[in-house]
Amino acid sequence: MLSFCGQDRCSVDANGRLKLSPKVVADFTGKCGGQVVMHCLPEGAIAIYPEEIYLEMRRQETLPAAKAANSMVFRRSMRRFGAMSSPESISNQGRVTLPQAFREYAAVNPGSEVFVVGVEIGIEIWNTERWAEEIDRMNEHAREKGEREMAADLLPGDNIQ
Amino acid sequence: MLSFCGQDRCSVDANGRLKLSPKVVADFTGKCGGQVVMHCLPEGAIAIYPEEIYLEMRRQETLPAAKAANSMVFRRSMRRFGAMSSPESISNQGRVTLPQAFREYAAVNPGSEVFVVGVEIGIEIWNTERWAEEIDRMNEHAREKGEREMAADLLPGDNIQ
DNA sequence: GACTAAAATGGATTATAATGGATTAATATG
DNA sequence: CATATTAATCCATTATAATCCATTTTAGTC
Repeated sequence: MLSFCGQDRCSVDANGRLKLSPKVVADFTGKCGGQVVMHCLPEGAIAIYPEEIYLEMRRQETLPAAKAANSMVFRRSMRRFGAMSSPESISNQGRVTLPQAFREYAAVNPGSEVFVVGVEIGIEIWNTERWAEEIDRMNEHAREKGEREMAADLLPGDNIQ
Repeated sequence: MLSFCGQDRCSVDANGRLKLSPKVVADFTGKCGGQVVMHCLPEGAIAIYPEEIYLEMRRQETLPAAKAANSMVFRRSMRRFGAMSSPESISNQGRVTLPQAFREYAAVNPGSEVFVVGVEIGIEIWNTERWAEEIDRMNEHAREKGEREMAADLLPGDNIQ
């Protein structure tokens, strides 16, 4: 069964909460019992991952205290992940509260329409305009990459087909 | 599960005290029973760590007396950590008093709004403007890094995906 | 060493925001 | 077209943060 796929358009309520579709809620409850981690991405969207997925992302850090004492780069990395992540849970009505600082960061205002996008390991919440731009960016990149691949295929050498 | 995450905006009272959110208080009481160490960072913010985390940061310094006798660099390091750190405790209403010298250093004035930021091993108290700048700095770095990664992905060679 | 003033501490109150449930509206399905 | 399902709104309740006030402690002065 495919998890965390597709796109939903839905609205953020007056209190900054989002009602997730039954499909998405089922994906989360199946994976982590509704315990999720919200995380602000540099792309300008809010990712929501099952807790175990997020822990896997952060498992690498050993002896964090000793490193933090001596390295500003390391402190900044801890600060980014700490400040930009927050554990949340999905309510029994399928709602999640988006922390205010995250909403501002992602331009997701109470009362506005957003896109809920599946990313296979979780979902992302996008401001509508930003999502349209992101689609363009993804497509432009894929097209450019394809063009280059075609050009390279014209050159002599060991070809794939 | 996840400790010391997210961002809170809150205000410093007339006496230079800060009320921490119940979540943060729970993180501290779980780790160290409310015994914390405040520490001024070169970044211009006040860090608050559980006592054991701070001890872990400083445990690496072996034979300090012998080193201090011969090294100005070492004396200065000891002096910095000594002068810029102070043990405090969280009251049963979840309040902490910020030492006056630390408040001045971090531009955290009585009556002002600050950001309480989770950094995974503890929290940091930021002056509002400085925090906005720090976010910009972190994002600018992440964005630049992402751009370079995207550019590299266009080049021929063994790609990740 | 005692008294006074200032500051710091702890607790209680009030105002604001967040939460959960229920109702209504909209959409999709048969 | 009727029904079922889902989304959105509204409202009551709870929880939280900020302010205020009383008490205690500390420092300074006589």
